[in-house]
Amino acid sequence: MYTPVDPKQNFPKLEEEVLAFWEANDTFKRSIAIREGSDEYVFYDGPPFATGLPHFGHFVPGTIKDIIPRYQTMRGKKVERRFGWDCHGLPVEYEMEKELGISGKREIESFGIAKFNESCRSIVLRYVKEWRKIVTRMGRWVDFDNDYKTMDPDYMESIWWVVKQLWEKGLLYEGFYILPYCPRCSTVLSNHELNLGGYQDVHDPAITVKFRLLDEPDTYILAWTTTPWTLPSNLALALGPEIVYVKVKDGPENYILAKDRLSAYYKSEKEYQILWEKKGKELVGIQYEPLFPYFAHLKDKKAFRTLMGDFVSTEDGTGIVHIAPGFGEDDYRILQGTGVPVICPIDEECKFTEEVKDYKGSFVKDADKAIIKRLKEERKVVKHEQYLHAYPHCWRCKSPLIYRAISSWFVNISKIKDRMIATNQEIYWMPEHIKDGRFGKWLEGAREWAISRNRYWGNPIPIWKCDTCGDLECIGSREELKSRSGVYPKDLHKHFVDDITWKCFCGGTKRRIPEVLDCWFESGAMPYAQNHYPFENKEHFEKHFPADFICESLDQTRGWFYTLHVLATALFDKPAFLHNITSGLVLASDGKKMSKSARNYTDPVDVINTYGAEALRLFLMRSAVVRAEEIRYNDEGVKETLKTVIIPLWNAYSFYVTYANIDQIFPTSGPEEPSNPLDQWILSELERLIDEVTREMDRYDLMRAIEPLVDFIDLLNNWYIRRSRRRFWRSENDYDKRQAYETLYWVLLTFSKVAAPILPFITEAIYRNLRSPEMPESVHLTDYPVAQLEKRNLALEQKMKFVRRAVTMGRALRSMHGIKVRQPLKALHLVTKDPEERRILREMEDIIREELNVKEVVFRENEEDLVEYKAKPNYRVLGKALGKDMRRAAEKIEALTFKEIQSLLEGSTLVIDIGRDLEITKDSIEVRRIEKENLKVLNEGSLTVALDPELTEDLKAEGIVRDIVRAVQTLRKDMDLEVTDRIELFLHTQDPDVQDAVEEFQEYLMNETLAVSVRWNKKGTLRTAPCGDSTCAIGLVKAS
RNA sequence: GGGCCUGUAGCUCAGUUGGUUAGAGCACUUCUCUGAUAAGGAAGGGGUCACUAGUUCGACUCUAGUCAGGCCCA
Repeated sequence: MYTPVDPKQNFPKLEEEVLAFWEANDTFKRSIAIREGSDEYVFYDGPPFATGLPHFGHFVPGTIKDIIPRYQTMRGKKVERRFGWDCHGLPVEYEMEKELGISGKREIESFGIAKFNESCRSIVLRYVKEWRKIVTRMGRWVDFDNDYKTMDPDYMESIWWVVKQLWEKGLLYEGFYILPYCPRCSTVLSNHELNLGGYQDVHDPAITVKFRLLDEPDTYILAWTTTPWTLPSNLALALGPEIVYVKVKDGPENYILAKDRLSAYYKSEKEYQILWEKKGKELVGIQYEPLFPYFAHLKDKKAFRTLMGDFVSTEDGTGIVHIAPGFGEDDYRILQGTGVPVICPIDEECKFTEEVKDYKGSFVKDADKAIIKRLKEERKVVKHEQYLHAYPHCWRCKSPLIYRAISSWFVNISKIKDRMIATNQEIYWMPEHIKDGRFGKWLEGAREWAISRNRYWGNPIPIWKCDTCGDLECIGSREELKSRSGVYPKDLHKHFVDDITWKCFCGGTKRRIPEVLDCWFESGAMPYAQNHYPFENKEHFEKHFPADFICESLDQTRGWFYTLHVLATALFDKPAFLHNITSGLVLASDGKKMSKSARNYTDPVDVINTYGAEALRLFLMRSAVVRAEEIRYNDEGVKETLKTVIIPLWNAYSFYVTYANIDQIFPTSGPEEPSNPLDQWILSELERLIDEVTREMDRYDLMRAIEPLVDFIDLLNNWYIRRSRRRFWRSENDYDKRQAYETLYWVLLTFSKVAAPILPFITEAIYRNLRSPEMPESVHLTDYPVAQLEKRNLALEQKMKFVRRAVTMGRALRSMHGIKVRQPLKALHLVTKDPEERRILREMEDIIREELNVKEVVFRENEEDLVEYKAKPNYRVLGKALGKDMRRAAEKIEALTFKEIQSLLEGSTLVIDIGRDLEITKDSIEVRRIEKENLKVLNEGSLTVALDPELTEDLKAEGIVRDIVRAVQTLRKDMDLEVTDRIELFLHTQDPDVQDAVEEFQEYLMNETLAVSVRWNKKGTLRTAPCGDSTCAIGLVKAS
């Protein structure tokens, strides 16, 4: 006996029950344990920050990360799944600053780095419990007990090892990075912070200054700047290679500037005389006199020359850009490799240093005035104006930011770029375009990776520098640190290791450089660090690298996917992962980003409690969001998924259990040799389903793997069960009935396995009820079904499709005639010229007859009196061969007469004139059949269907009784009778036709409604039912 | 400004080497079926396949450009 099924199942409740079962039986751990010794399928989980709660954006990759491992497990692989946490980084520091009410570098330092870091440590895992709860509630199986954290000392030590590997391979170097910097907070701002603060319009001085050419003392290059304070640091001038420049004579002096900019400096053409015109690229390497004396000695290092820069434009200024490499990204890059050094003569608070001695100690922006005054006195300024522009400000203190060179550590990407591009070719990407598109293009254009951060809560870069000779040493482990310093730190955070020093061979002291690592570096090193490689688990690591599969959303192409790839390529010359699914963004239903403040989406917990996690999962997985496209989330979609997929599946299952319990038939396998075509057909469809789902899952195409499941549920419900329904409760043929049960049992059991990775809850519930005791206790512990293609009957699948088409047309005809299906009709005429089609239809005659409620199906061959023919060329066949003649052939073919088409259909060949003779046959054309007017027939393709609408007295009477049956059944249901309950039936009507009809079909009526008696009386629960053209009062009493 | 993705019915989206009636679901109207169903079925309305140009006998599909949206980068 099966546990009875509630047809009004509450799915969130069902899910809770399944979760409780998994929990109680440790099903997840067992699913891994039972595969011990099998091939492993390696999965890496990308670590989220736990500073916020999971939301819809996490559910998409989260669900994919559940489905694929479940699937691989059922395919026989051992799939370990460890959750991980990203613990370091700015988000945590901000959170802490907010909480402590402090802000910025100086305040953190006066608060105390040790105290600050320990506070960060204490809040990082604040939401871990909630994460675990929600992730688990979503049905995801992942190991939280054995999770990795990037702040664990072991994890951090492996990172040191990774850094040391890069160091030894010569892939680490110290350089400069031009970054926005807040002079008041004395701190670098990240990109994110830059966006926080925003741009504000400010007035700045804009001056145009004269640079005197070395070889032509009367000629000056004009350059324009809004940061006069950077002029003392000028080391070059940049021109645009394609920009046209002119040398103009203006009084005793000559000036060089962009031709397009002349009008900004002269009101009239009479004020100057053009001496020559040249493109920028002809003006490379011109030497000029330094504006200020401070760095004049750099002339020996090729400073003070003109260069080409593609960033130069003629929108502002003179079309010539003053270059100070310490104060601008473009400036810095253009001088890289030229030998000109980077100078940045300002201190932590952006005050000039000793190097610019005249302005030493004054804040750079405050020095603008003095600098302009001096240049004016030296007659080096041609124009001085005010300039209004958008300028970035600090989000903390609102001060205008200064772009300046910051000493940073870099991974030398250009050295390994070619290998990164090569190893990317070994990765399978879903969707495919990411490989050579977004990710591939990003690799090609990859820039040097700055891995140092001037922060506190992070993994300290394990490099020690001598304060005397500058010698550098990279430390790769705690042991190594101990061997140098004698100290074995129990923790590797900044406040534990910064005080560790030792004596350099030169007599100086080795001290750690102050920076910590970019937290992306830490997550990218996760394959090694999660296992404390190479200090432990060497063998384990070697078997678990690279990963078979990872999945995250699109933004990670530049994030985790990238850093994993860089480090794996740098360390092992391999990709870090072999298959990747990239998911898209989840937007709110208004097409905008989901935002808490805009309240434009429902709390996920409410969605789960209303419709269930399964409906939510399925809704997401059926959409293109699993192919990196964005999705608009709305509750309606989840609701619809529940209504159209999950509930119908449940109903099929509930139907089976209800009747199997009544009949006490409990199969343990499918039918040996099914004889009913419906059984053969659905079993064939089942093999097809397994085949298709397996194929698409193996291609990592979830959307395409899910569609066959949805289609199958529809076929099962709306054809197999619908057409087999009576077989389950009609007792005449026990053999056929047994086979029906066996078939439906097998289909449901197998389906639960096929769909288990995708619908883990409902399939578990179905499987657990249907399984026999020797089967594993959970569907997730079973082996995935393997398609047995030899069991497929392709011809039968085709036939059934054809039959369903005939039925569809029959139904349409009924509504054309205005005759409802309950009214039996004499005959349906099926007309086709194709003898094979006629044979198929004849085989399935019973199904058609029952479905359309007709007494007879008549097969005919002659369609000519029902339809007209019209010919269209078969472009696919003729097009390639005919080319330009196609148009003329099309005209001729469309003009073919009825007779000509008919003879083609009968197999003859016809010659048409298209300027030459062209032989055409049946295959060269497509015949359209058009129903003749005034005839109630329908045609589709080769099949034409007509209905005999004549109603005899007998048919009418049967129709009346079926109306009564229908009304009784509805009433039974409304009275909540069991399907097996017997009734006493009472009828009352004045209409003699109804009375006669009931008399004639009384046995049928009693059989159908399980009535033990029919009496003419008014009694019991009453209802008036329309039947035929009149009505009948119906009364019911449950029989004792 | 650059790279990638997207643009098809009121809404959400399919559309597999280019082939002539562009599909589905939801929603809407009318009718209908049901002894599992919260369902199912039939008919109907609703489309310049973002736009422009090109390649081709033929373009939703290929190419180029434009416009709009998104993500990432600058």
